Amino acid sequence: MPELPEVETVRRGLSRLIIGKVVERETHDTPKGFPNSTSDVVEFLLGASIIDVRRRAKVLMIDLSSGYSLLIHLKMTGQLVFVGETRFGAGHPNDSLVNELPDKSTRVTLTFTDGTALFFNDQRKFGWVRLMPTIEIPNIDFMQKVGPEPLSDSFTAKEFMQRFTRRAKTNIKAALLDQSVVAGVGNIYADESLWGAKIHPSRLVGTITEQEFTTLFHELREVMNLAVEKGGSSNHTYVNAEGKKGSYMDFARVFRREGLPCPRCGTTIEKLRVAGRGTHICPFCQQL
DNA sequence: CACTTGACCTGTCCGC
DNA sequence: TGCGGACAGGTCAAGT
Repeated sequence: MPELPEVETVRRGLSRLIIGKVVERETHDTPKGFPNSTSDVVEFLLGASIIDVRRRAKVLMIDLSSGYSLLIHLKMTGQLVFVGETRFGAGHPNDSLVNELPDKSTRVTLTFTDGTALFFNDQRKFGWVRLMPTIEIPNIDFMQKVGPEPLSDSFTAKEFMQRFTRRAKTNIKAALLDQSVVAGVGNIYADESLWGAKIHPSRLVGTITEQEFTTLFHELREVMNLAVEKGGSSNHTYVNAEGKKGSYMDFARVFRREGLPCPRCGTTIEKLRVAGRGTHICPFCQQL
């Protein structure tokens, strides 16, 4: 799925495209993707207008005038694509990137009163959308447990390091991917930031020095800031709210670059398995 | 509690 | 061209 930079890119796009729109209709395929009752949909979604689009970690929140919000997790292959009237215009520049929607991966469709629509597409069906009172969002398990936003101005290297003490006996990659340690890190930016800090992903947290944590903190923020600036990373499924791909992968240093030279020392990049995930390293820069 | 592994799904790619 | 297996940007619920 989209990691923090991709979800943030979607949030920014939606913020520009859907705030002020009024929901006219909602359809979904199975209850798994949208578990709310029809009566809740009628009462709190239909006829409500969108007043804000927020993000916490990898979760999007679309706030409605009814006092309810849509919480959305894209997981591995979720997309939120807005389709305006121009979408199907002949020769429209996005026509080649997003085909006519809905398609077979569409799980939820929101239609607005002006005829535009928002599609939640999700090839692997891991993602979800649910409706809940806005005021209750901070009380849900996830919000209680999730770690700090890594790009927040108030987040410090010291706090970053302290968050890991609980996970001293696992490897640094598993700990980075743990959303309760730090929010929003996923497979791409874990590999990219560990390469930046010259830390092998299998190193146990307890063996990482204060200096290494400080470097990792700065590398993680740098790589995520760059990714947000580039509109995120795209594999074949990720697109932003306008159906466009992000360009961070053009700047990736190790992720999916096995067999290519390390941009720092020229050693061939290797792919291994750490924390059950495909993991990319420079075997010279990142030693155990 | 912390840690690891398999499960959840569909689609694609790679080797035989 | 077909088929099996591995794998894909993420969590969860189980097990130890």
